[in-house]
Amino acid sequence: MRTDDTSGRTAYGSGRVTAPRRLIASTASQLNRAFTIDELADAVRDTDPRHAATATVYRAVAAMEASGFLVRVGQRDGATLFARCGDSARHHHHVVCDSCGKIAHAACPLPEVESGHTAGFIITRHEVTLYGLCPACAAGGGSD
Amino acid sequence: MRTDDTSGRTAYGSGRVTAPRRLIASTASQLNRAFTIDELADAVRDTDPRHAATATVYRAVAAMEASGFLVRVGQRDGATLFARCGDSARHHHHVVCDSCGKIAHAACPLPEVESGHTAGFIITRHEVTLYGLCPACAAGGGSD
DNA sequence: GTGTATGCAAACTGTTTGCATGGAC
DNA sequence: GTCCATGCAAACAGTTTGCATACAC
Repeated sequence: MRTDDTSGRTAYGSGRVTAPRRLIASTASQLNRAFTIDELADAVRDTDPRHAATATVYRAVAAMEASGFLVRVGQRDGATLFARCGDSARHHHHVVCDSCGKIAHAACPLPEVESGHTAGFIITRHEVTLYGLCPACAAGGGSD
Repeated sequence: MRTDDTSGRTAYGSGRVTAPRRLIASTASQLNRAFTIDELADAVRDTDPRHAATATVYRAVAAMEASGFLVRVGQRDGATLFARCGDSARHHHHVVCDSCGKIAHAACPLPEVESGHTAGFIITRHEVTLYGLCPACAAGGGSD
């Protein structure tokens, strides 16, 4: 299936599409799992060592997050985990495989609490992240 | 009500109880809200400027988290938010007031997902944090 | 031609660690 | 007396920013 427009239009919205940005967006899509910025930068340099300084990747990721192309799905060792998520219209969360980084959608478990009340508090936002093992890693013993 | 043993025994479990640690635990309890380590360190130095170097506070907080005296309840500007939570026996989460930092318990909204399955994944752990406004801040317009 | 993205390096922030000293037990 | 906690400062990792140059539009 081909659900990602890696030309850059989808990834960066109204921002400019440059060679490094195209490569970064394409790499992020092809990773097909949750990744840290550092991992993404490594993968990009794997394709083209001349491109994508760390700062550029950070800025590109920020732009892609702003456009909804990427979402942050959790943390790992203090670093933010991002992932490509095509379904930005429907509110949901993500499950991250601790072993291979694969992600899946998870319905929001806060049907009534969402934008509602808890202990008298007015809830304005919430963060839900699930971690575990994907079917493949659960069956295979954890290796990728 | 006096629910906190600030002598240090409860806070540090089997660890040693020193003057700085006692002060740190006592201050953490008295804050009565979510705080970053930096805020806690400031509050401690407010009482005794000679005690509690940053590293000491970090180590004391780590010890108190290990003993269950403190729990991490979220993040703020990249820093970890901690809070005193006396109910470590029952699994639950917390609501943090974005305005004054006050916290309240929140029931875990993952009754079936918890230690269960989602999209074929085996869920091993989850993080849920709610942010909003406490009753006082919601009524008073947001000031503490 | 204008303005934004790049790349490099320095700066920043939250957090951790090494080491010699002091104090809890 | 032994071992852990302290304090200071340096080290560290992730992330952000300043600035001159290159390129998308």
